[in-house]
Amino acid sequence: MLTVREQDTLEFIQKYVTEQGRSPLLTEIALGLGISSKGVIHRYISTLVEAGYLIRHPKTRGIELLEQSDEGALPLLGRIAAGKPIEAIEDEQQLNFSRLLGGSNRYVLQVKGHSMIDEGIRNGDYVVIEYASTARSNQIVVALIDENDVTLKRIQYPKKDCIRLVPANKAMQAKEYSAERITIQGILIGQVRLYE
Amino acid sequence: MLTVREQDTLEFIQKYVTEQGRSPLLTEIALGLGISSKGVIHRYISTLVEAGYLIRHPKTRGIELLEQSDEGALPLLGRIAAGKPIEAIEDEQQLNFSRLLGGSNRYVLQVKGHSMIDEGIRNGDYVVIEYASTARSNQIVVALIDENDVTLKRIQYPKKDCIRLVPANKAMQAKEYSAERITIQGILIGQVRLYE
DNA sequence: CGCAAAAGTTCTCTTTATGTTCTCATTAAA
DNA sequence: TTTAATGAGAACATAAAGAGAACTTTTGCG
Repeated sequence: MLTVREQDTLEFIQKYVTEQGRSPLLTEIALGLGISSKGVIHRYISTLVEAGYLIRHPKTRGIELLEQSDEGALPLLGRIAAGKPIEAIEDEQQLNFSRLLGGSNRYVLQVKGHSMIDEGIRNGDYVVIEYASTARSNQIVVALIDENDVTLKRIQYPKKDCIRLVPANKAMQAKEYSAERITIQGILIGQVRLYE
Repeated sequence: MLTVREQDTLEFIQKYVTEQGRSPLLTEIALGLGISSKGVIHRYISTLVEAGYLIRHPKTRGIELLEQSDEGALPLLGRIAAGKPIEAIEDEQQLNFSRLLGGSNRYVLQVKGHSMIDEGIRNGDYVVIEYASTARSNQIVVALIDENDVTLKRIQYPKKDCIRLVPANKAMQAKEYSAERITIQGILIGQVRLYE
């Protein structure tokens, strides 16, 4: 539990960092709080470090804030359905799409064509793929056929050593391949469409 | 973590490069920062190289600026189509969905129901909405009907003082309203689906 | 090519600013 | 009275900033 002045110190640092883009000097904090001694500020900061709010590097302006600002998050206001008022979501959630979709083992492809139309994946949409070499049945995968063609399809295993790739378009047919002809290159994690 | 003068140095280089199209001499940087010693600048640059902001080539004007890695960005590897190899995209782009979709005047709704199914917006999808009170014809909007019901529909203006709201579901009918019954609450900016 | 000027690199030295560690004083509350 | 919170300030250690000399590498030119 922080004392009043410790909280003041923390708040001053947070404000300073967001406004200035770097951490304050001890004397700047002291000035901001109306204190004349930087030794006092040093004591408060030591407490804040122990309490896990800060990390201190042995340098000038070496204070590091330990809270992850949720950059790029959007409020999730509720659910919308045809003909009904927006159904508010209890405690207003924040959604951060970079955090939901990102990851070092993921990449993006842009979809061309309409083979996944019944899955709600349209021409021009972006799909987020995670590198993987195996997939469970009914997952949507990036599949390499005969080391040659690449396609985005739903995968199924109808029988041993057989892989069925199912397009999500009623106008197209599912095809079956012997397992060795197919290499899975990734699994569909998400889909994003930009309007306008 | 950079010191004040290291940051000054980096900013000077960035500005110089964008304005002049080539990197500055050490003495030019020194002059720009009001320093008389190029050795000092060399020391700052060495720090910036170690910190990953620059690369230095052993040449005159041999400073190269590095793009700062975009937290949450994903590489856009190419386009994928049924039955064709992945079509690589020229200079590997980075997509940052938070940046593309985010904004202080935006919020997220989760879609319930199937009224936008033909638009590729499915039950459970998230839609990103930007606050707006007017919309152009054929944009998809969040519309408040009679100060009561809220819905996500494509908007059209078939004649004066008349608004038509078109669901993207063949099983549903478009409806027309007198303009004063409809309040636009936002415009569809993007749509996101998470798999699994 | 070969040379000289210009530019980059590597040092050491100095000064000042900043952070760290103390002790001591004051106040309010238990 | 004892304790915790707060603050002042001295003394010292270290980081940051800068000057400038000496040296090596690039660069441009005849």
